[in-house]
Amino acid sequence: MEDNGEFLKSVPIFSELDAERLKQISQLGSRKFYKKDSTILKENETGSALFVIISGKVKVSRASDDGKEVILTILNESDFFGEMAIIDGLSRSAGVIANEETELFIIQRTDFLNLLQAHPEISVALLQELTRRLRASDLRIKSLSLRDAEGKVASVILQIADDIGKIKQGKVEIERLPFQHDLANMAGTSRETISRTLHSFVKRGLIELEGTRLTINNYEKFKEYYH
Amino acid sequence: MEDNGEFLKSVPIFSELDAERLKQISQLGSRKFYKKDSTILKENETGSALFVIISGKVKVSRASDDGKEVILTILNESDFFGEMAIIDGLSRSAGVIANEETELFIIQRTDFLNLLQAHPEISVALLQELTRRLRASDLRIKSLSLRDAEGKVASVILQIADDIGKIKQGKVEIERLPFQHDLANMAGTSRETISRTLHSFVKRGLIELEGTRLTINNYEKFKEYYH
DNA sequence: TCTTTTATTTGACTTTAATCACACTCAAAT
DNA sequence: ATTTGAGTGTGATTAAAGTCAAATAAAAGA
Repeated sequence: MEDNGEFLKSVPIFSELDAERLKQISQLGSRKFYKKDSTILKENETGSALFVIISGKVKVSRASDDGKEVILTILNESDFFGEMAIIDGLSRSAGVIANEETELFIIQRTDFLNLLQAHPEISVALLQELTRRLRASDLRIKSLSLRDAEGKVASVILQIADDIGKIKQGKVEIERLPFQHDLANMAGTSRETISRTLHSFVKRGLIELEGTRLTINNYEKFKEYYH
Repeated sequence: MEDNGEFLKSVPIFSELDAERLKQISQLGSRKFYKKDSTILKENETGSALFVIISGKVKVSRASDDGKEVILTILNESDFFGEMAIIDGLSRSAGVIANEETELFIIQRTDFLNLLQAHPEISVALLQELTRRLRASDLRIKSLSLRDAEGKVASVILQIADDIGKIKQGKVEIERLPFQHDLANMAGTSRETISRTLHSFVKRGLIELEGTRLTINNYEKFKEYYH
């Protein structure tokens, strides 16, 4: 494949760089495919690299001893992960699994650190991204602490809508809603509660559900109630 | 007061700089006192500056419409806050209140951004600190999602112990435990549950309580069980 | 296509922790 | 020294959501 690093352009931390630079970077790392459900990173593992999602989707989660898991986030095309271990050298605080067939661009720690040195604008963009994630975490902590099950489910729906929702005639559509099992692990509730709550939302006309597509009928209203 | 910027030395993001530099920085900002319970920053406010705690203690929290609050964190001497609004220019995602008489060092956005430019090592240290906070947030999200009330209380105790606990003959002492009301807002439970759970820990010999001092009898064991 | 597995729905029951109500303790203020 | 009020302790009740179980639906494999 003629690799001009085009795919890096849409990655926030690299977006400021010119085409020439992107091409160089793309030659600095490697590409790798992961099958659906395969493990990309294990929790507590050491070693570090930065991973950029070229295509596909991954699930970042932490497991507890008794087998339960929390999904910290689901990342999509152009998102990246692995930066924390690079920055602080500690072991991975979460596991990463391919949620579907996924292609990653992988750049090793030292190479990435060199990049940071050479291009301070990457540092700035990285600070912005970490800040964005911290704000999201704060919101999540608030939701988990203060809201009842219904509120938590709504928060998760809104978060997913912000990530991958598409606006269609005033409504917001989530094409492929994650499994209820995963929604439960994102909301911190049980799978059954997800089912019941979604149907209650449908009954109240707040959302529509057909197969794997969820539509928020009045996004602003929904947000107002539940964010 | 002859201000040599000595207090900045123990602030992680400035610790790499030499005495001369610190002195300069200290003259770049101003100092301000806040009385106990006074508001330092309001949620949703705009405007930005970086705040360093010279002495005292502040409570960073978010409130919901119905009057409940989550305490995101309690910050102590040498901690700083306000960096998120500086980095992304968005409004404050949390409110900050002085938990006791507190003295702050305040440096304005543009001055801080200039500093970042001039001293890339500050950027790196800032990345490290944000990473540290993200890891802490992840842990908290896990605790809130997966643990029962007892586990949440234990997590909060451990977090406080990590922040301000002192090791004394193998035990870990928290001199001034926050009010139960605040612990509840940190753990995402009710005040009564905090009371009951702490006493259950005492009964089981895991901790000791005398007035405002809490001692974890076997820190490693406690951590193993509950982290 | 038919079968098997995986995901969802729904009801009944159980458990957990929130809420309510009030007593108690201790320190500060008058 | 007494009053006041904030913080804490504890039982009784209630509400919310987890768990269990079984039926249905949908998707994937043979």
